[in-house]
Amino acid sequence: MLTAARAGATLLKAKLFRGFSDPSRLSILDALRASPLTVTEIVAATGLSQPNVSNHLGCLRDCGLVASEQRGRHVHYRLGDARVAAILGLADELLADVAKGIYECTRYSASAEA
Amino acid sequence: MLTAARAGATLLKAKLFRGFSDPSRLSILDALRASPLTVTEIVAATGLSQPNVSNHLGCLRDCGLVASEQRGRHVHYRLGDARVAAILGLADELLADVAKGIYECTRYSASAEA
DNA sequence: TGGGCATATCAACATCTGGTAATATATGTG
DNA sequence: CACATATATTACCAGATGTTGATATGCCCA
Repeated sequence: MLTAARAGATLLKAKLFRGFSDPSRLSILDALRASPLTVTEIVAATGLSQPNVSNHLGCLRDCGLVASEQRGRHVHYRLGDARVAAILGLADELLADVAKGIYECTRYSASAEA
Repeated sequence: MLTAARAGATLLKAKLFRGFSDPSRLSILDALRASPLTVTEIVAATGLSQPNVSNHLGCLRDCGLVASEQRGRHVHYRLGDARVAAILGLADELLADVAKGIYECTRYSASAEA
């Protein structure tokens, strides 16, 4: 059955997961798992460019996945919800078992280095 | 810090989440949450085309997110790991709180219908 | 063994997404 | 008030992704 409500929920969920499905955003989220960081610190931790980080942070903030707090001229970012960390943790666990399969899954390659 | 190992793990995790980040795959996974289904049943449940479903199933199977079992000329699919369902459940919960933000997040639009 | 359905595969196309670069804004500081 | 630093924004480009359609393979039933 494919009700309109269900379809909408599915689209939203897909959109939510897309927040996690990019290496850059995932790096940011993983960095924030340890402790809140400023943008500059995130840039240093991830090696991404500053505009790139800012762009992704904006997206993550709009989606409620991270929260920001301006302190002086720095902006501190932290995970916006405990369940974000929980999902990341579950993914780590799951990955421990299915990593090999995913690694070898080249059907839709994901810029996986060799 | 961006060690090679960490980078690899991040890539893998991104790849894992990408498995969930597509409405078609998510529809399939959600359909399988209720009970195992054959390809034909999945096609009927999701409204997707058969080749499309088959393609995504192949990807999901390779990644270990679903498991398949051939029974006669039908192939029965089911979720490959309890944590897959757990992640989907957590996402539902999280979505209940941040849905509005995600819905309005058009920064990287995600074919979200109005 | 032949017919028919269930499933998988392949190639091509339209679309979207993420990165970079240049630039703008704002907040303290001297 | 001018300057330097921190963060955000915009536009554009390259690459990857998902869908479609036609087609191939394989398993059951008569």
